[in-house]
Amino acid sequence: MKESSDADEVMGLTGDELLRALSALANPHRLRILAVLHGGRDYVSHLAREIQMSRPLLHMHLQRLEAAGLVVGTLELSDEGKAMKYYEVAPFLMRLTPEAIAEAVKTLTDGEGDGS
Amino acid sequence: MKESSDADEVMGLTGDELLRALSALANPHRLRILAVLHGGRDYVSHLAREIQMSRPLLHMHLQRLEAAGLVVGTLELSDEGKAMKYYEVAPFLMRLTPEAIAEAVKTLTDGEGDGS
DNA sequence: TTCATGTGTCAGATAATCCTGACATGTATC
DNA sequence: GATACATGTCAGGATTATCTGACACATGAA
Repeated sequence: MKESSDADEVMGLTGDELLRALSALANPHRLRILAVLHGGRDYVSHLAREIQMSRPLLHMHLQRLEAAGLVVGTLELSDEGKAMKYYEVAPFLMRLTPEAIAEAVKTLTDGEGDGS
Repeated sequence: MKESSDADEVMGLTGDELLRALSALANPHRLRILAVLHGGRDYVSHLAREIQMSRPLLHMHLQRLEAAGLVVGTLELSDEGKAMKYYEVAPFLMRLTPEAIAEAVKTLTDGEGDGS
């Protein structure tokens, strides 16, 4: 997501990265998840109970957010051997303007996104 | 979309409005449309040829953008009696941060958006 | 009238997203 | 072992979003 010292805008993000971030944000559940995590880190099972969402669904949304670089997940071991996956918001700043968008669009690929 | 003098962020937008704007932006075609229109206003048939998109499809995307307040359409009459619908980008500035999102989420409705 | 231009809309197919209910893995406790 | 809690994944259904190919209506010019 790129975190500069002062005022970064969308520059620094490729068109594809911008699109991925916007797609991740374009969902009420994911916005709520970000809002809750902004209040403090949490692990997925607890968070699922917190916001009354099925765990598999929450898992999917968190992956989408993490793929966009908006949250960061860390697998930790509790005092007991329990594996806990904690998520927290990744500090970000996106300054969306017509100019910034026009700039980012220059580096938008056709969609043949591979990656595997 | 709210256009203040200096630095407005997402505040001033309700959660629903923010979600609508993000959803409108979360599409490669619509980003491209914004980028092209940022270079100058245009009417839909011409724009459709420009970006090689079917007119009904472009029409739909433009409606989505207009509903989000990102573009403005004006129906004008050319010198001949032809009705031309010109679109232009509405100047906007969205400062997306975890804080701003958490703030906007407070005014997010459950989804029962009526309006008719 | 016919052709070329512009507008808008609609039904239906395709594609993507979202969501649920399993299932499998692991550890610690009763 | 059975229970409780954590993790991840998958198949399939339900719901949206996207897109195309018509259709409608206008105007001006040949």
